[in-house]
Amino acid sequence: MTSFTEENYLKIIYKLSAETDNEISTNAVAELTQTKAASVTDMLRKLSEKQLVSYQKYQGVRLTEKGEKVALMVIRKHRLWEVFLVNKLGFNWDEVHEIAEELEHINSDELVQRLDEFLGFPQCDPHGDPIPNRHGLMPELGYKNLSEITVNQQVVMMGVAQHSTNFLQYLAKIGLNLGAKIKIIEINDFDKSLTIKIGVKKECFLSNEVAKNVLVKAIKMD
Amino acid sequence: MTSFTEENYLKIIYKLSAETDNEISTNAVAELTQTKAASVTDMLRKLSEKQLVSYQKYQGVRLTEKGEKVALMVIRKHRLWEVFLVNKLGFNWDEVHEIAEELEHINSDELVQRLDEFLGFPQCDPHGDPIPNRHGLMPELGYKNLSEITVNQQVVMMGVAQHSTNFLQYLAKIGLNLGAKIKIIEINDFDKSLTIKIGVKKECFLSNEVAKNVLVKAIKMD
DNA sequence: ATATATTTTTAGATTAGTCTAAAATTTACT
DNA sequence: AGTAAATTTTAGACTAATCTAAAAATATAT
Repeated sequence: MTSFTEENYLKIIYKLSAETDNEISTNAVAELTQTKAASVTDMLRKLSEKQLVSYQKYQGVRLTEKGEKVALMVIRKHRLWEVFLVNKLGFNWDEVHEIAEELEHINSDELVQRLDEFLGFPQCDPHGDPIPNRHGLMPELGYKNLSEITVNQQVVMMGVAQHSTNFLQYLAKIGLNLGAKIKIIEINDFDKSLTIKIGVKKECFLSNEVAKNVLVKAIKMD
Repeated sequence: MTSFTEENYLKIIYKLSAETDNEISTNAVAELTQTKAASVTDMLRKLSEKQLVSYQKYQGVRLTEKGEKVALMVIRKHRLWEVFLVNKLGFNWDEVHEIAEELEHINSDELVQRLDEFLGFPQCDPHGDPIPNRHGLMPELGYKNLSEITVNQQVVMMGVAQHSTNFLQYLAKIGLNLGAKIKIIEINDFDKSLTIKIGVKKECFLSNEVAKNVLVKAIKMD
């Protein structure tokens, strides 16, 4: 059995691992868990004894297959609950993260399966993040960052790569909502900032920083 | 803020208080929390410092108004989640208690309100227990024990006063389901056991012990 | 009413998760 | 390669919740 706290460490190590092939540093984990490096060291030793991570002092940490499975199940629960909160209870997508952080630790395979079914087996959560299936398989959605799209291409907004309330509210303010049709009007060579058209109405300016965090899907031209 | 553990103690003290006007004993609490009396003593001192209970050593414990409010909110959440699990996810009523024990500690007033609304503001949970409203008011449903009903009266099964899986499965086996129409055919003077008719089909025999734990509502004769 | 039994509390220890401060190790820079 | 800087680990302590064993208080019974 894994505790609430252990699950949080595993989830965070998983997320850090997605960005690199190297071992994850103690400090990186400490930053995301909001604890001190000393506490992380203790926990890594414990997770290592439980075979959930492979860890050698001073050399960083990596999830074992077993640890990755646990992390994926926590992420699965988190994202399914987010879908529930938004689609069924009518929460806004920038309000659900905290609550899902609690719900993700509820222990019942049966519950997760039935919830998944109740929600219609969604492929992604309200932020566009893919939801691992019951076997821990993460669906490949093939979304791109808006910053990778070329001029004149038409795309649909599918999600975000950053979940801060700040960022989500900024998107809401400029009218960049999930499902919005976006056309790239111009790319500024100097700073890679964009002028885009949202739907039929607005033209609007986006920094590259923002564009990198917007996930889009190309519209099939037929 | 109250911890998971504190909330469980408050809930249990609340339940014990429903059966008596006297102070609740340390041992009674220990039995239901599945801990030792020594642990209960420690916790009671702590809850007392937080003004959630009034407690004097050797004299038992009682909830304060503040403590009762917390207990009622936990019970509210527990019962709402049970309704969700049964009505929305299709769980059987004897499968939901354990899961609701976890869900009841999720902290978000907004979540509870929206869940309540999503479920259509139910008055009672799948076992017929009343659900406190957002102000902590427990609706008076006026259900009676089947053991209090007189011969020839018609009643409808509304819930149970005992939640053990054993008991619930026994009811299922004899066909005594929520909403079943019951008519008392005969009451045995000696041991207060009953012969009843369930719906149109079955006649069946019930011990007084079982009858005391079946909640019913009289059918209005018009 | 006094001894006995029961209940409750205290004292001291344990576990999980955290902390600070100091020591050890690794990395980075001339 | 040698030293300074940064990172990581160790050592020792704290809190919440629990335990066991012993002491204290209350209840019971002749």
